[in-house]
Amino acid sequence: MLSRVNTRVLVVDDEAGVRKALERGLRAEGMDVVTAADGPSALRLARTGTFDALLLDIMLPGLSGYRVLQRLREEGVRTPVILVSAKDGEIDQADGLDLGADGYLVKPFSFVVLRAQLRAVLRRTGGDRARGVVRLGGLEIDRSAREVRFDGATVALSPREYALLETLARGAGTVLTKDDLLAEVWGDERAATRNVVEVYVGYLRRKLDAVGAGDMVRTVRGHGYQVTSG
Amino acid sequence: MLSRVNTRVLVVDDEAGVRKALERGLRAEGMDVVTAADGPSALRLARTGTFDALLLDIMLPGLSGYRVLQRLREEGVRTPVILVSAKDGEIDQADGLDLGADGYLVKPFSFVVLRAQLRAVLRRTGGDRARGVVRLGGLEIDRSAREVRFDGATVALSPREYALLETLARGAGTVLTKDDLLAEVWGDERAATRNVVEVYVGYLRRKLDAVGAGDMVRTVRGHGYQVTSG
DNA sequence: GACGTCGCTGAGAACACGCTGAGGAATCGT
DNA sequence: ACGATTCCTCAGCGTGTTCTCAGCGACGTC
Repeated sequence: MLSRVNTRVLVVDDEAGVRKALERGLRAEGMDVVTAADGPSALRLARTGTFDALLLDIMLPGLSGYRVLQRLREEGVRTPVILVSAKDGEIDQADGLDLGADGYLVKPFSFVVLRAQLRAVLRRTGGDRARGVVRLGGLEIDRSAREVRFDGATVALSPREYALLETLARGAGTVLTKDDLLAEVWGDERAATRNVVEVYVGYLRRKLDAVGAGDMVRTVRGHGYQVTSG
Repeated sequence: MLSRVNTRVLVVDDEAGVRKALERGLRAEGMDVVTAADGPSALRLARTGTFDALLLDIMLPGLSGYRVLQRLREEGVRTPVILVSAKDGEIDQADGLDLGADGYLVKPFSFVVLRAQLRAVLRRTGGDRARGVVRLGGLEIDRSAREVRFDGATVALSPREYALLETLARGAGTVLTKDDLLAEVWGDERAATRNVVEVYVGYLRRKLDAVGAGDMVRTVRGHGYQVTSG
């Protein structure tokens, strides 16, 4: 159990201080944290569907937290969202929850409450690990239909191949070692050799190649594999 | 959506005035409301599992809201619960959410916020167990008449076959594993093997085939089954 | 340029998965 | 009581999938 794939949280706030504080706190809880400072970049990051939860401030430059949430839901992204508002406006609360938010916090909030809300939200979406759509470049992984498409063309994958691709895509951008992948995809049992990962990456590449996405899975020699949006 | 069964909400509060107000308000929303004034009776009512949501005050005579919630979860009752507290104690919120609450309100709260939380909670749990007709492509499932048609032709199904098809259709677009289906259609108590699902999918397909809908139930090897409109 | 390490791939054996026909037990309707 | 219906188990078959192995090429280092 070296570097497990942790819970991934996206923190969106325009104040750098708040971002830093939340990032540090959540990391201490053992979560992977990614931050964004404005609406558009929050939307861009969130729509990849690779997060387990979003912490979304309402007051944002570019695109309000409301709009970000609204857009995400429209696009079928069902990642749990906790809205954060600066002042206790009741109407705001109502609107936010109706838009599909899963929780609500009013500044200033204590870290204890934040952690509790996060846990509640994660418990609900449970081992399910969010049933939305993962998008990466032209690649689409529909987790509820268990279907993979690239530029519209569906790619038929075996269960193992699918699990591997999903795991790689969920860690989008980061390099996953073969041991990481063995633990995540093959389970904690030491039943399989490392070579099986290479074999299955090969299978994946061949099938992705057939639809023009051959170079999505990149080898990082000596370290592992990585999927990129290019 | 013909003969809809209303959403049933259990309201628990020791103050008669609060109970009355909430009852009137929620009824106006078209919900069925049952009230309880103390912990033990709340527990007795809630454990029947016939409610779509619980509105649970924390300060209660006999048994605190916490304990009621705790007991329910221990007993496997997963009805969504919104906790109501008299004062804004942070620790309370944290504890409550960790105990398995689905929402949290602080008195005094506006009805708008309450309604929003309720809706959010109901949306999540799919409290939308609408009766009526499910349509999928040429397929029609009349749930009140327990009748299935395809392009006008009725399909005679046994109870099990019907339950299976209905469950599959309700999850339209998503892949349901055999274990999902066993739990939903056969019930948790059953010690049925997974093969029975395969057998019944076979029965279904044969009957649907006879009216030209043979390819509606798709096998996703290694994952489960899925009904598609195509 | 030689060597060891690392990653890729084709072949093939073992296995798991899903489908089906047969049949037994229980229940229902007449 | 009788057949019809329903529910479920079982065993067998075909096929897809998983995984190991061995060989080979690519890469980096000295």
